[in-house]
Amino acid sequence: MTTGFGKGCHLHLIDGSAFIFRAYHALPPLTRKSDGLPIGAVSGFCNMLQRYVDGDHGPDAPTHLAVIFDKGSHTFRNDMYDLYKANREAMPEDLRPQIPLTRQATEAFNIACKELEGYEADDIIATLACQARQAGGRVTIVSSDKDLMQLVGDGVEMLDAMKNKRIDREGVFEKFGVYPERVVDVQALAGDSVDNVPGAPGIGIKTAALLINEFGDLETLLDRAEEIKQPKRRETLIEKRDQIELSKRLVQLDCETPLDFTLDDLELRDPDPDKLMEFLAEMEFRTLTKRIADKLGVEPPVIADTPAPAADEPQAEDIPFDASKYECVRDAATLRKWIDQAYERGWLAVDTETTGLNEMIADLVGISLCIEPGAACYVPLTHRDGASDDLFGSDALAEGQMPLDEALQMLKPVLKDPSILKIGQNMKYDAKIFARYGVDVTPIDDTMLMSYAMHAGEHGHGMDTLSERYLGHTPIPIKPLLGSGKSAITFDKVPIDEATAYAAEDADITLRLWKLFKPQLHRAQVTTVYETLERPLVPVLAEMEMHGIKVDRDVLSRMSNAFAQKMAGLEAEIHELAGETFNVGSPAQLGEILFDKMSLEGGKKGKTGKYSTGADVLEDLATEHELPRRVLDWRQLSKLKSTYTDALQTHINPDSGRVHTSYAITGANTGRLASTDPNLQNIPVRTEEGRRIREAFIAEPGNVLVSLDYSQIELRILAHIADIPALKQAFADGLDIHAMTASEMFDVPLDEMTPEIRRKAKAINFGVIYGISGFGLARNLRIPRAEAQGFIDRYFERFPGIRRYMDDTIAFAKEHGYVQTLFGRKIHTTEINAKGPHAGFARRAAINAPIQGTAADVIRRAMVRMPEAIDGLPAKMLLQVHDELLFEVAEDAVEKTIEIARDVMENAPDPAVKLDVKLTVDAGKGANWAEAH
DNA sequence: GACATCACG
DNA sequence: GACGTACGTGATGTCC
Repeated sequence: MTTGFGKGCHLHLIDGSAFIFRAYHALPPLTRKSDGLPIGAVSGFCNMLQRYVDGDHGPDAPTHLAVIFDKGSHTFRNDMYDLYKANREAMPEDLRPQIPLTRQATEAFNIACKELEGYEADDIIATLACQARQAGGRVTIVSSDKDLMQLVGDGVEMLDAMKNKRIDREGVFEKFGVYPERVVDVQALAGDSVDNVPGAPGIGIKTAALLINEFGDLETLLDRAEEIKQPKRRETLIEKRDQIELSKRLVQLDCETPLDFTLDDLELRDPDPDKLMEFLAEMEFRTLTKRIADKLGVEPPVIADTPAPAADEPQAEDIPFDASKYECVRDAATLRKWIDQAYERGWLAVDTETTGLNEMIADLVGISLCIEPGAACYVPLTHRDGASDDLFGSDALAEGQMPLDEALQMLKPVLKDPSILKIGQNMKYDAKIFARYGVDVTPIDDTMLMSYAMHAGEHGHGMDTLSERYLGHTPIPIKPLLGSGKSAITFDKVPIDEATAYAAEDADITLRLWKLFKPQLHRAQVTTVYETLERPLVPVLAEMEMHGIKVDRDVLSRMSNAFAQKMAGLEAEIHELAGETFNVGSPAQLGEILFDKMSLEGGKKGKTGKYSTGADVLEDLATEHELPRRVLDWRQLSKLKSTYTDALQTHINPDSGRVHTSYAITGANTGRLASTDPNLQNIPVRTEEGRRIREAFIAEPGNVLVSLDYSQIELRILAHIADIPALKQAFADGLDIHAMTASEMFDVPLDEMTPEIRRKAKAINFGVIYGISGFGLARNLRIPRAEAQGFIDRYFERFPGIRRYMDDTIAFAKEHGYVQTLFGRKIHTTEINAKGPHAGFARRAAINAPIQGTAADVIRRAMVRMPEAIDGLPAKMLLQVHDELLFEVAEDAVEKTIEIARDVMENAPDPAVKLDVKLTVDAGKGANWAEAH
């Protein structure tokens, strides 16, 4: 007979949710072999439980133990404040089914497993901790959740199991600046963005602690708020009193939750080997089952090594592709039949055929649909009659097509019906085409983006690649249908029967890919990435691209003329200096002139046997000779003219007078966008002459361009990911980060910093992001390699976290074949285990990818939220340049737009990721892009 | 179509 | 000890 919980007893309370989330994020996406059930978090959870129970806790060993879970999402706090935890992101879809399994796991280990409807786990923990304390026992709360810190003291401590660090009263004081009994007061003032506790605006933990320590407690502070000297603070406290008091009630844990068990029920129990083995075997945890069986001295059960059985539906590849089965839809009744099938299923694969690749110009020619593998059709709409070749007949509509308007009127309701999922491959293209005909397409799924979320870095995501790779089928090529070169025709000239075979197949392939990919997203644990970072970007980018940016043709045209004149002058001088005429634009001819004819030093032949005449080579030669300098100047002008001032003019849309770029969502492996036709992400800015091209990018009368860009976002992310305290502090203090690095590296006080020393530090900071090498840094800084290596060694010495980050990242990549961003984006590193020079590239790319990719994720999140945030304002988001967003805004709404857009950008990681470093955004405005930037 | 070059973050 | 090396893109012109 037990004597009951009391003195000498030690209750350990594990925060179940914390264990689950840590397990989920720490482990690769494991699935149960027999049926593909996601199981990674359960596996991690079991390992953590087992390690905890078996761990050596010394004098803190538990006599009583329980794992406490949350139950349901609605608690009594929601009744007080309906926005409580309202901005929490939905649970990842592959985690949801694992939650009940973690309860089962806890019970299988014979550990008490407790939860209570309407209460958070924290309240149960609070109640138990109070009871245990009153009974004279000790308590260890296994969690690092700061909301629980109010419970610490008088025999209650917290344990951060990850860091194996115990937190006592002093630990709480370190975190909050007050002792546990005043923690809720500080929290009430500071609020909590994660849980959406409002608090007092503008007051953080530091200020809150200061105030509480001055006045003793929250009530006194609020009663005597008039005495506060700072006017803003004083007013906030007086005006927001209700909100602050509500916040206190929200963070105050309930010590009197109605529990239907007692402390004695939590007494530590040995597991029942049979039950535990049964559970572990059912989960198919081979290693863990064996390890625990050994420990318990029992025979491990046999876990069958069966592959996943075939899905109940026939596999996509079981149904052969057969073009003769595709239907050509020529009348409303037939189209209706297909639409009805979409309503039966709830989905519809869609593909458009048009007269060209430019969505702003191309006209709709036909639409293909697919419902199930093999069941696809093509609706020809504006095919031209190629049969009669006379001058007038060739433009006539071909026979046997539905009127375009009629077909669109029938399809319009389906395409915008929220209950019908529209499936496409590169849906941004089709959505833009449809938008020009007044048809919205939503909601969507996109197989290209699904592939990107799962396989970035492994292969491309075009339909041909995906079809061959995942369906084992080579699609009908478009080339023979359209021809090439001068005799190429547009799709409207393709005979309808051939068009049907081609177009319907595309929809068929898309649907088959979707059926294959959809369940795989969960298994690869990229559902959240796909649903928050890829798919929602489609309408946002489509909108930006269709809106375009106004470009002043005359400005460009005048610059082109000026450049042509200058180039002609330079060309004459170059020929004069060379003693002969040659094509200055030919690196091969220039190389021969420089290194053979003039016999200059430093001629190095590349792998194609030609001299290298890159800017760095010419720059070196320019100190001694005139010709290379002239060539450099000529090249700069040539570049500006051909790529920018000439080419941009051809991209001005005659209807809109604006330039409409196209963003490739899957263009860069890291998550960055890529801009094409034209590329508006590389408009010159670094030289004065080039920057003037930005003067041609203008706003409509009455509007201005507004540019907002993240300041040093990659270095901030590096500071967070690699956990570099000095770097974090420097950002927190708002220091010049390169100067600070220089000061740290070269022992130069900040007030004695020279531009030259700072420049070196800047190069090193960037080098780190790029996966630094002594050689690369030496070349960049034009210093001896040994010296560069010395810098790097010193950098690692001063910031040891960097080395650790690099080593850990490479090790992770080698083990898993990919690296991840903070938001879960995976970037595959296929060459990481290769031999030879490939490996070096792969390693540097692996180091860079999480940093560049996280920054890309951040701005993607900002972009996705932006339209709603600026809704109602006379402001449009026009362009994205990696860390910059450019807006066109009515003059009188500039300040408001900046305020809102900056807020969205700076808080873009919330609530998914809490960065240790604040993100800051610089803003500019002006009549043109040169002024705004 | 490959290659070299150079524009951007 | 030698090998090659900063990360991520797109557009243009030359030359085969």
